[in-house]
Amino acid sequence: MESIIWPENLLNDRNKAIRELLRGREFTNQLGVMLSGPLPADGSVSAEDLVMKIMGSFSNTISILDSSESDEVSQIPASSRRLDSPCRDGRKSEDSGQSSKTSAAYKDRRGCYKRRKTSHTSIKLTPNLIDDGHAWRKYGQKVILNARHPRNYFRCTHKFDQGCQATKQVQMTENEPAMHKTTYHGFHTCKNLLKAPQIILDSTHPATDSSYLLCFDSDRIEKSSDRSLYPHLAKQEHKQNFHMSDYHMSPDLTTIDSPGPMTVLSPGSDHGDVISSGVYSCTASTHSSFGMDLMGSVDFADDDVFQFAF
DNA sequence: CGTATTTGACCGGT
DNA sequence: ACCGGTCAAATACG
Repeated sequence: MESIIWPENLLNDRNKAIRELLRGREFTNQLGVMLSGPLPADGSVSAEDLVMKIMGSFSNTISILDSSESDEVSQIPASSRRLDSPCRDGRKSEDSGQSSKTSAAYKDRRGCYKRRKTSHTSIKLTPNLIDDGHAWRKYGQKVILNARHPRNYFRCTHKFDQGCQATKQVQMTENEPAMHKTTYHGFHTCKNLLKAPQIILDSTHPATDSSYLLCFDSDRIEKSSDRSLYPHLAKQEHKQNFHMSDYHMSPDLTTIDSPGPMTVLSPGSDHGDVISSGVYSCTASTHSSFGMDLMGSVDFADDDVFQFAF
């Protein structure tokens, strides 16, 4: 008797589907950058919102297909799986004072959660904490090796009632002035946007002379199968590849009204082109009153930390 | 009293 | 074995 779980043709179809979705997501991303020019007259439904929804749909489908590959448990929705999982309780160590690491209750937790697979990520560096308009629930904090500040872990509040898979990590950077580095994983699929994103002003934070708020969209291309879709990425170290879009800035750090996308144009490149270190000309187009042209340089500093100097 | 945060243990990838 | 991401009981909060 055979034990074929994924017949070869099904596996091929699955890979084809993922490839197509990756293509579609990339095209949507490029469309989003292109749409940053003309904006809708009224604030009905912005093109960016639509693009973000489409991107979210693609990303979620990809991750669903991706995680079903070697994991049959994931076919059960995450929200319902938790409830009757054998690992949801039976773990207690501090009140009795005795170690229970060898008890059977611990072993039952094995395999009760999956680690996040590669999903869309974007990184923001901000001098202040940002209220991005979504409801987040903190679920962890870790001391990171060789980092002075701990990393904080957040998930969407509506992970369980709406199955929203968005998460973010927030960590203070080492360099001076200290910045809040926020890494977003995945897209929100919940429909509970509270308000427009805004900077949370910290009264203890001195009004800085430098004024910038950064957002880099980074699509990490790590699988070799994905690389064929991004031939221009294959030549470089993946950590140096960033799509720049969804780029917000505020001239004085006190307001950021209706942030819109900012397009980065490097000489001789198209919208959404992959950039690397160098000097780039930026054109900002936002809903707000300030539309500006900026010159800046992009430096890729130590792992994942990059700066944009004006 | 329901919801959010804290915090140490567990787990999986490397 | 180590490190970082996640879980969940205890605790804090409104």
